[in-house]
Amino acid sequence: MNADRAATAGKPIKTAISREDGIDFSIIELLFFAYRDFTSDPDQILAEYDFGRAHHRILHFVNRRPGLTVAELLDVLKITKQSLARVLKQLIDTGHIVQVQGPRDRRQRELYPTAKGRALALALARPQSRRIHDALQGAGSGDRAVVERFLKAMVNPELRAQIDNLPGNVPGNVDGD
Amino acid sequence: MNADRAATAGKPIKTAISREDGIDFSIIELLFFAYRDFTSDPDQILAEYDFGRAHHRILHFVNRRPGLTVAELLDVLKITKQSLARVLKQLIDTGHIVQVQGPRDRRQRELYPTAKGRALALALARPQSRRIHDALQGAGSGDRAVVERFLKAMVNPELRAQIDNLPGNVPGNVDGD
DNA sequence: AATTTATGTCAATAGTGCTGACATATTTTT
DNA sequence: AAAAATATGTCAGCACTATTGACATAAATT
Repeated sequence: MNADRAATAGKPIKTAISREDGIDFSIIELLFFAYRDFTSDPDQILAEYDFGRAHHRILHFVNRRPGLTVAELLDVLKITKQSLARVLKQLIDTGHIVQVQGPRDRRQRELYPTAKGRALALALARPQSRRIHDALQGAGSGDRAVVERFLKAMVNPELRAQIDNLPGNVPGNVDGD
Repeated sequence: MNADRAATAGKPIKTAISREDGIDFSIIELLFFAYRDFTSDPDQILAEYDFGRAHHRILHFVNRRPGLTVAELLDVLKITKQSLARVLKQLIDTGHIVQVQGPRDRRQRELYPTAKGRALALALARPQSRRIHDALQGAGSGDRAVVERFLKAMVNPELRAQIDNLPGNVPGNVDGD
């Protein structure tokens, strides 16, 4: 029975995985830790409103692209309309976001932030921006561009155009041509 | 009633948030998009095993620090033991991880990957590493270090020591002193 | 008039996390 | 030796985010 269990379970490997197969564990781990702490700042504020990360993302993009339609929002977030529905409804009910009937196509619902929604979006972004600012303190002059270029290159190519459509983002070239 | 709704809801703001209050929206968004796509690669593989992201993280750190105890794993992941329990149990039941009674303290359970668990950890890391590699293609010689330094600086200071304890990570100094 | 599109909604399910409570074995303290 | 603390496990219930599938409505397009 002891032998049985050993046979099913397999023997323990005692050596650490490190750079076998040339795998870049340091950046993999750093992305995990960095992103976790990066999102922890707004999470604390959101908890006060009984909101979650999904509310943050919706609020963010509605503020970044006021008037975007439900379909456009779904496309940016890459979630289903059922996932969006509950969260968006809460944001509308609490007066953070308002819907306006599309002027051309009256089936569409354009989404706009209210003053309240704008204020919350800013409050959520502030600690994140501060963390980024602090992380870039003491970095060289070109380092910010290096980081931006790296992050953008990490995004699936077909989605990079979407990023350029956001205000204040210069359509920088990642491929280096 | 129409006026009522307007009063409750607030007026739509039509201007995009951009750099009010000096907020760094581009890097905030890039982190969101980059991390989402970065995690999508392993997610597809995990789905074949009916595993999720939690399995990946556990598997990853058990492979990176074979023999770590349950308490140490909880500390790295910053989750509760109840959250860990279900997922860890599945990984043990499927023969990816084995538990060994602690040699000094017999209350402890040292966690080790099996050959199966090692193989899966590598399979999951491979596409992520490739994505990172591709993103760094054409970057300058010092750019990799810049990215690493930035990501590490994004992590809460009290957790940076933990990162240095992982194999193959040189305890680089982020504060620049 | 028929079809497609944009949106909304109901129902069921999955994955991951949480808190609280309690149990067991083992080590440390008194 | 007895009491307290520690490491782990487990049960129960809950929350949030996401999914798929099905169906409904209004408006635009064919």
